Amino acid sequence: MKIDPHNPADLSAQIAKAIRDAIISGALPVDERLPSEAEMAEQFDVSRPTVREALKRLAAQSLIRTQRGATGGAFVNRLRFEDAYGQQITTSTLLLSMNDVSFATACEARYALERACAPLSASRRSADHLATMRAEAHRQLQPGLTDEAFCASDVAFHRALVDAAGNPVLSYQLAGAVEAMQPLMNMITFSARSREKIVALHTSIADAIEAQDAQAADAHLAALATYTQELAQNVIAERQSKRG
Amino acid sequence: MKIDPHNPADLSAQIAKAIRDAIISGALPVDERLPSEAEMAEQFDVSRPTVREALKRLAAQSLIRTQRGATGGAFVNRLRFEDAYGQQITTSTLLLSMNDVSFATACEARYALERACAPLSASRRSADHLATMRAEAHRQLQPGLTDEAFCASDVAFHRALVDAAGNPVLSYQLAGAVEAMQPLMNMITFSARSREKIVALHTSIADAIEAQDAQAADAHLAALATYTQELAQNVIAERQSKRG
DNA sequence: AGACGTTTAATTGTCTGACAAATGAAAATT
DNA sequence: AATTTTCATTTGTCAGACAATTAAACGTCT
Repeated sequence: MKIDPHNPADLSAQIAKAIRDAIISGALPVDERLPSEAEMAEQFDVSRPTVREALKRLAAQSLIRTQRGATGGAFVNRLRFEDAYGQQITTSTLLLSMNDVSFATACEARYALERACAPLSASRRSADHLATMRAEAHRQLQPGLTDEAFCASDVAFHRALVDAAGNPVLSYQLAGAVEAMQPLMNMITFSARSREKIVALHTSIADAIEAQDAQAADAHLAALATYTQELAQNVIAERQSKRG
Repeated sequence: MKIDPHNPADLSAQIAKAIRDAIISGALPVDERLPSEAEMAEQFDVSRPTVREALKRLAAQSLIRTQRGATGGAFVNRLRFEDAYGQQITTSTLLLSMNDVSFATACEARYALERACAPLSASRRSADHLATMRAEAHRQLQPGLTDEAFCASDVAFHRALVDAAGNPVLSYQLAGAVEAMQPLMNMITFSARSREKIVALHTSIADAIEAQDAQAADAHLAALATYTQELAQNVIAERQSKRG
């Protein structure tokens, strides 16, 4: 674990990289305690604040956790799926908002991935996931629901669909795609009729998953993808006509 | 942008969160310059090192970039897909290695997602992506190739397949799933015959993509998924018989 | 001897003040 | 007008200090 002593800038980044590489390579196993900040400062021949900046970088990625006290220190953190969800969602959301990704592109990605999950969800769905899907579909019919709450429920429905596949890797990868769509979906105003149609499709999807009918689930998801795209296009068309 | 002054611990985490929320909400647009470290220290009523630790946390997530000099400072960074790839791959790799994710689970996720891409890749593939796929398939036939190099080429082939879909959101989401599989694939020893079979499937996939035959591409991908699982199971079975 | 409070040492979290390095803008010079 | 020099601003780094936390070691009392 060495750093370049000739480049006196970005020392904390170099130190962070050295430690990160050691973690990725397995040289530092989970729950291993790193040397104390003072020791590392001596090892790398830098000051303690510089070491601390490096540690904070790693903490931001959940690669380490710190504990105060006599037996405290920095420990290699077991990165859990739940911890990674948040980062994944944050990153995905910012990627979409900062790169002018079109609704069509994001929507296409999301439904392509969800349709990949559907067959697995159909074969493995638990009562729990089905109940969540039903509950969210029911919530979406409540008349007083704001558009934002409707979107949030939509996300919850689709996450339950994804989670029903029982594959944590899939759930993790799709968390970003599904949740990052929410800000984009929030731009759409849902009429009572469009809500009805969406909920009908949601119900059909839940029915298909319950019946373990992968083909039907895929077909309804495809229909939902098409309808969502239509809604978005109408919104865009309306805005353009207002401008013109 | 406020922090809790009553909790004197984790100040840098609180400050980082406040700034991160401001970025996500759009209150701080891309390329906006944050106040200088000294100013923020005064604003949040903390010392400069504490502010710096907060900024390093954000820098680790590529949310800001810093620049020295008179007109320097910390700027909200436009998060690019290329920047996010690296983080996504690191996180995915660690998730798999630290959570004892089985080869079967990871493999299932990867091929499910790739099959979701295949129809889009078939309809949109460019000459460039096709050339990459062909080149990698060809490389995989070289006799002197180490198992590691074979796996690396495999990853390159599949990334080209995914990128051919022309959807950056999909490419980003799948980068993690595809690349994180590499350490797991590296545990497999590929015989000459198994390599031949894999390359044959790769070639079939490339042919199907070139012919814009989504159904054929899907079928060959499914076959590849099955065969990869078989290979892994053989390795596992061999190890268990050695133990027993 | 054992249970319970006390001290103590180690470690992270934070603060203060300082200097070096980079960098663009302003001022001075040619 | 062009070029060089100076300068102010800002980040990067360092040194030393103290507060807060924590578990282990130690003492004390029953």
